[in-house]
Amino acid sequence: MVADGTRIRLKFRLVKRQHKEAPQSVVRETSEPVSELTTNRLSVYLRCLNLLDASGVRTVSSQALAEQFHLNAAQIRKDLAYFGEFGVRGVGYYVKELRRHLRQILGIDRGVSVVIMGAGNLGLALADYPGFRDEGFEIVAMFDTARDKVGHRSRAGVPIYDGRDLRKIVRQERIRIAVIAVPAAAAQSVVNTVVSSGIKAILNFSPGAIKVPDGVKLKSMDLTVSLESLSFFLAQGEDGT
Amino acid sequence: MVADGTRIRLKFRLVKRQHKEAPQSVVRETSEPVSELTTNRLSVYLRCLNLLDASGVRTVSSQALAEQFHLNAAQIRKDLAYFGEFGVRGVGYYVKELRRHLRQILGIDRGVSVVIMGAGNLGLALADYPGFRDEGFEIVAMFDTARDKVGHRSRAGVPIYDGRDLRKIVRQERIRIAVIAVPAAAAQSVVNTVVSSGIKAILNFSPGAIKVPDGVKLKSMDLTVSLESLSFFLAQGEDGT
DNA sequence: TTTTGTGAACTAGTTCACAGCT
DNA sequence: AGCTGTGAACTAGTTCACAAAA
Repeated sequence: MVADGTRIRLKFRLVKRQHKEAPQSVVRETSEPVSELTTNRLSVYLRCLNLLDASGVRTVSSQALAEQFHLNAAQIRKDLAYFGEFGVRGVGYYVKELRRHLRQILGIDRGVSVVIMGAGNLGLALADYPGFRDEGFEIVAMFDTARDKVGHRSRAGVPIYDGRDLRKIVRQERIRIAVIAVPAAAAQSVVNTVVSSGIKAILNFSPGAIKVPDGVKLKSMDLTVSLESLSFFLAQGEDGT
Repeated sequence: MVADGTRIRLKFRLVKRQHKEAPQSVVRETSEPVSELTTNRLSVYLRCLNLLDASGVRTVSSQALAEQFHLNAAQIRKDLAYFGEFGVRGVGYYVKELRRHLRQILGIDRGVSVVIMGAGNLGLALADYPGFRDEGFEIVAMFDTARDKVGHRSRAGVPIYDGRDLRKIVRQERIRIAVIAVPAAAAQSVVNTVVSSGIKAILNFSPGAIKVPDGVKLKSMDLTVSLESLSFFLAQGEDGT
């Protein structure tokens, strides 16, 4: 299940950065492969920078960042260097500037519209999860098939529509990402509907194998796999290691 | 954040398996490192076997398993071979038997008791998530500090206790795993409490860097990181790739 | 001097390919 | 003949270590 392994070839179209005396940092032309491990870390770095920015820190070296958040300094530098020369030798990185760059690279600088499929416990919880809106995601709508749910809203006000309205809303609201929070049995068919509505990125919370066509990115968070992984750890520790 | 990289050295204490004429498969003595990628896959294999078993399939080859669920046959064999010689050459694996072995390896063959910290939207949703109980996990209790929540139950009946009762319940109910579903700001301090109550495995849903002492396994599911990773994928596809 | 950006070295993880068992 | 278990080959990912920039 989930063989994934998607790789992205980057088209560097980063804007030329202006230094004081405008020595203009290199604009990359090369296509480079970026692994998902790297993009996940970019997201982590962004969270670190948010924290630093909030506490008034202006510049930070890869070393300092690594120590404070338990990362590896060389890896931070390498990850960032894929996307441009954001640092200043002898100084480090300007927090605000790097933060801005990361938001742009991650594509969240202009807001991303999201829908949630399934207005059950999990769907409703995700709809009102405050962390999303904070980072530039907007949960625009939820979809369900249950009559008694359609027409209502989540506590925070996310409206619940009939699944048949998906296509329309996706087009109207320029939805970019769908979150799958339906029972396992319905998951594949809901994913199919989502894909056919034109959505290209899916965050899946249902367990098991989901297939998507090429060009569609599926990311699965399998809660059972996670718990079982922890259970394995405990089972190993048990007999006197 | 989350430098993780925990590795487990296995103590093989697998029972000798009985063949027809009892040629007794090798009992491993070697300590081998097993990565989390491997344990995650074991969990995936288990789910596949559940499906096969439910549809009455008796034996399956690594090849067949790989094709049906989009995995790699050699990897399945290698993953399983870490833990013993479960296959029969010329035949494949006996579904029920392998399923039983995997459940034992993952430590879920006798049920695992779990608590959830935080009875907010997410905590309540996780408490009633049906996938957990199906696989041998029991959500025994939730903990919260809000007066109006303590004393109540989730819809499915999981009781909500005051955070101060954690230690007592962990001991009484032999809790093995804690799930963290509290706001980001409270996460580290709740994790500290959980650790001091003797829990050794934690599934964390709050964003950001959480520290745990050695010997405690922390697994984080960062929802924002996942969405941002999808957003990155979209941002790359955008400009004419 | 400090710190980046990066080739080179290393480590981890995956896949191949085949000897050997049933 | 069919399929496992596994060393060897390969690929991906991380960390080191240092030249070059500020």
